[in-house]
Amino acid sequence: MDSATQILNVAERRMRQTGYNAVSYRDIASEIGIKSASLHYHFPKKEDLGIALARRYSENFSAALQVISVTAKTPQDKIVAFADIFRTELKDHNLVCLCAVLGAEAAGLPESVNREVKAFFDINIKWLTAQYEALGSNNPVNDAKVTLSLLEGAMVISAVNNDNTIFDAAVSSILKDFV
Amino acid sequence: MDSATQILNVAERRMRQTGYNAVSYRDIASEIGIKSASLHYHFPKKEDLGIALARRYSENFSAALQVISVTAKTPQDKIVAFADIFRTELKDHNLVCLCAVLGAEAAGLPESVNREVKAFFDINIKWLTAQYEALGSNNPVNDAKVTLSLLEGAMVISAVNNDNTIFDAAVSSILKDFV
DNA sequence: GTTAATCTATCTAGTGATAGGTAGGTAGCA
DNA sequence: TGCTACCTACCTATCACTAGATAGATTAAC
Repeated sequence: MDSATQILNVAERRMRQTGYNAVSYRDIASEIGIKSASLHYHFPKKEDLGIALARRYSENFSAALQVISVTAKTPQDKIVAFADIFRTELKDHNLVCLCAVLGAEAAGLPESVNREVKAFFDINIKWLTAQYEALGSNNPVNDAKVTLSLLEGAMVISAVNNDNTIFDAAVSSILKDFV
Repeated sequence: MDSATQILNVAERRMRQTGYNAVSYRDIASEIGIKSASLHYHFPKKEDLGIALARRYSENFSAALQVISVTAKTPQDKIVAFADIFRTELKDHNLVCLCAVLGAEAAGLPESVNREVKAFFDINIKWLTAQYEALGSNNPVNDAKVTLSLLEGAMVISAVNNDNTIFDAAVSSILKDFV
């Protein structure tokens, strides 16, 4: 595998577990089996790595949303499929959304990284808004904000407690609103 | 003011902005006007500071919940008052719940700190469960988990975007369920 | 086809800054 | 006298980051 991709993979997993500041170039490099100086060849500054990480995460997410838009039929199905993206990684690897973690540290991160995090939330709120519009919601933007907040918060609390019933409760509450 | 209290105040504010790892003894000390070595007199290890911080936060929160239990009349009012605790600090100082921030970094924190964070979530879920029970909910525990997740997530997204309409959307959604 | 030049991805070695933490001393107060 | 709350001075480890070298692959020139 491409070195840059390996670096991004390791860095993403570690940041989603411990946050931006707890992740060091040395740790990433040693896990991959190269020297930390080599990381700087691919991502000169940590800020560059942070930007690349958040951007790739957004792009992958957008791609998944496009797939859902095609594969899932009803808006309800699409929203459930949306929640399932988070659910899978939470259940399988106890991983929280990268942007929830970076968002929690926002005031200590480079503004350039924060811009990418904001963009991620924007994309998701827009996509969810479209689904709630299709559902005939009175206030689709509000509903989108609520759904995203709920899932992001539930991931954090679930991960801390290693108890996915909190995330499941969040999903069940979203489903309930469809009835 | 008591030095230990000053330290806790500064550390709490900083950690709620930037996370555990971005906060240093030197920064806290220089803001207060003492030397970093003096911080170690009060909190020998950073872990001790983290524990004290999360514990104090929980205790203050519990005290506020007890006040609400007396002052607010209906369960609805109590849940709204609960949300208002978060809302005030978010609006006035763009501060996110300490335990949401620490929770996002959980895998990189001492287990002793994580225990306090878990305890905070437990306390809040229990208190909210009691309110939803009083409201005659079919699944009060689920409702409690949902409300807490929603508020915690909304705080993070609101703080990143410096846009409280996300938190307001969360509160409006909680109110809606009372109708 | 061979040679020369260039590019890629890594390395060793080291920088200055900062991290958490410690030892030992001291001024003021009970 | 002993305790509290601070100090100076320092330690070791680690941080992000840089300079300069090198091996190997690729490209261009003849």
